Amino acid sequence: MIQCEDHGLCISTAMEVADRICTEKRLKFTDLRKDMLRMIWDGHAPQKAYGLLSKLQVKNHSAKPATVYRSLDFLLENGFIHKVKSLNAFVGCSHPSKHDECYFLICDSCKEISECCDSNITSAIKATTKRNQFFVKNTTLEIAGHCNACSKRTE
Amino acid sequence: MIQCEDHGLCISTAMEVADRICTEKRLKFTDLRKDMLRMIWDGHAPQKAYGLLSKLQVKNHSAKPATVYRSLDFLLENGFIHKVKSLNAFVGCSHPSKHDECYFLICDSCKEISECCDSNITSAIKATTKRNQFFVKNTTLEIAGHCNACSKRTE
DNA sequence: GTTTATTTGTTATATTGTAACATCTGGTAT
DNA sequence: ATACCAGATGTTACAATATAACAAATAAAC
Ligand SMILES: [Zn+2]
Ligand SMILES: [Zn+2]
Ligand SMILES: [Zn+2]
Ligand SMILES: [Zn+2]
Repeated sequence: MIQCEDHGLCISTAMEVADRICTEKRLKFTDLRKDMLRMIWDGHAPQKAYGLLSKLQVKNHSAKPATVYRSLDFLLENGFIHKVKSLNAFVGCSHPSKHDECYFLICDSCKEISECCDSNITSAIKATTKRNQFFVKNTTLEIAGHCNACSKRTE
Repeated sequence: MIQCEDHGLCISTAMEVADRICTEKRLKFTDLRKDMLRMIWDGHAPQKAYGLLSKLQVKNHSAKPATVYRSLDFLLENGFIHKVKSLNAFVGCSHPSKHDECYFLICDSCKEISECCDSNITSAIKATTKRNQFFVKNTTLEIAGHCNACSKRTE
């Protein structure tokens, strides 16, 4: 699944956006948090917490689960990453501060995740919740299957 | 959130439907599996695996995590229950064999879950996945918030 | 009745996530 | 400057969720 032409650009953009938002919101974008965000942006596949811990421990021998989960909490709270609930894993957000919620396409084969935020889905969900008189706080939409590239590959 | 007028009826219907499907499909609806399904249908709130284990151990002193997870696997595979991924919990399916996927409304306050399967949402998702040339295997849609009853209560 | 497949029992362990308290660090007020 | 404070990180311990592997029991098929 070709997600990007130049993944170095994905990473640097994500880092810059996060840096800018942290400056604006007077948040501390510490080295640890930067390292975590960069590691999560290693690719477009979701990263697992204990995998991130292992990578982190290469640089930072004293890293512990709490180290990782606290950084993840920070990154989640500020919208720099998302938690993929069906995988218990974490993925970078392509456009933090643009919206709270993301819809995901998750390729079971190449593991890559892409966002598929779409206003038609949003309005269909809104209509349903309104009909049910339900007040939405948070929506999780995770669509698993095969991306185009992978489905061609297996044919 | 009033989900049902007579929850005894929810339970007995769910048990009968499961029983019928098992007969049709030549599946073994053992006592353990019946107990598990009944426990999951204790209410309309999701049940956690280790909570079910505790309840199970009252009757079956030798029950272990594997006991529970194997039964859950059976019930999931055959569509009698769903896993709520955002909660790591399990909820009974109101209409097994009608569809593979369910959309859920999850009240953070009273914890009750209702299904909100809706063809408009389905077609909006289908349009998006088609546009992305993505081949869907499984869709997770979990909408958290407050049900009407609970949101009135807190006003 | 013996074989076979499925289910359940049992033990052990892997994976994911938090709680609680100590220490450090960088900014604020006196 | 220095005492203070808040936020971040270190550290230890543990809770919660889930699976692997193999043995024993049970039910189905022959
Ligand atoms: Zn990229
Ligand atoms: Zn793929
Ligand atoms: Zn009911
Ligand atoms: Zn409610």
